[in-house]
Amino acid sequence: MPTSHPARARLVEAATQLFSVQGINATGIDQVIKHAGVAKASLYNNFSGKDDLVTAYLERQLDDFIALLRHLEASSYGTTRVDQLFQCLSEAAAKRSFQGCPFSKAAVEVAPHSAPGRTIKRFYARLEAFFADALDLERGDERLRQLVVLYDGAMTSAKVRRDPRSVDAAASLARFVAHA
Amino acid sequence: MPTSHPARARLVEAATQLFSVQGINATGIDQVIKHAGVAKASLYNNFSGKDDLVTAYLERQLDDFIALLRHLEASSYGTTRVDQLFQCLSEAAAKRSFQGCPFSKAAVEVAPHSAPGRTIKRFYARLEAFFADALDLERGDERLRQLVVLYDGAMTSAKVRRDPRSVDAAASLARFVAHA
DNA sequence: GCCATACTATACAGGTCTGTCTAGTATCAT
DNA sequence: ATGATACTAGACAGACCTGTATAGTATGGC
Repeated sequence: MPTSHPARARLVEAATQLFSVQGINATGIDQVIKHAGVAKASLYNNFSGKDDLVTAYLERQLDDFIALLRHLEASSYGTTRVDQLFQCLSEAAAKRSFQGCPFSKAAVEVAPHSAPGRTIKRFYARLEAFFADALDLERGDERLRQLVVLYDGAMTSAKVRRDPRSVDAAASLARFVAHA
Repeated sequence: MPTSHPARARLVEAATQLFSVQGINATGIDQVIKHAGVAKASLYNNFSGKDDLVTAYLERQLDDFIALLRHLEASSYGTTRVDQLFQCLSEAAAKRSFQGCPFSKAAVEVAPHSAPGRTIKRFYARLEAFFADALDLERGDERLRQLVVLYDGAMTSAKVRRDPRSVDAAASLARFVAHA
């Protein structure tokens, strides 16, 4: 079953732009289809409903994030790998278009056990696996929790306080945790 | 002008419970007045609209938080003061009723330059002043940014991942930052 | 040529949202 | 007892929401 019709791709693209900037609940279906230049029937032919579109939006964000992690995993090791992730986050936060972490933001708006909620959970599992693999840490290690806290804090602070230096502040602490 | 009519207080109380748990946009006016046991006219006699009620909700959260900070400021100094804040956060996160940071959560749902948005900004200014005063740090010091990142990360992680140990992980890093 | 597929455009149903309005009640100071 | 104040109850307007239904178009395989 082909899932890459132009209409579907345009819908996910429009959803990404609108959900990231305005939030999920504040963005209506009509606005999404208008922005995508697509008929309403095309939305409901490709997705079972808004929740399904939200899930697709988060799945795409997750795919992009996993691609970044894989790239880092292929090109570096140990503490450098962690450094490079925070370096990427810092560059992202410095852009005018930076909108914070799509997953922690979505967690405020969607139910925890919904389909979007499960994608959020997968994101955190993958992030933790990245840190664990880089530093050879066991599951449940406090340093793992610290690195995730630093990720969440960096993204939340950078977005809400509109200050990219929050990410650099987190990065230097991450360096400390990684070297400990 | 008296602002503590029973109806007004009950509305803020109901708004607090519902907004914290369900989110702001997902909670309708009708649900708030029903939960408060109050007529709709009483809402619009006490508040100019939903935004005004949201602001009152955040203002109350801010008042409570400032009261906590003042209590800590009166009873401890230096690094101990920072420790005690994270100790309080840890206890809050351990409760079943923990709902994360009302301010960073609200930031996802309200416009940055709205009245609620300004209350969020005041919260962060007060939090940063607490850290600056405790450790005698200048404004713009990276350690200040690190402590705020640790606060944000602790609350976001504890809430989204449903793990209070995130706060303790942040606390031990905060101890490191405070002693540096 | 034929027909399935994917699309567009638009009207509509049924619900929910915020906010206004009317009408009536209870309390309390003067 | 009168009148101001704060409240209750509920109908209503108008906008917006998600989702469905109807009707027509364009394309490409066979």
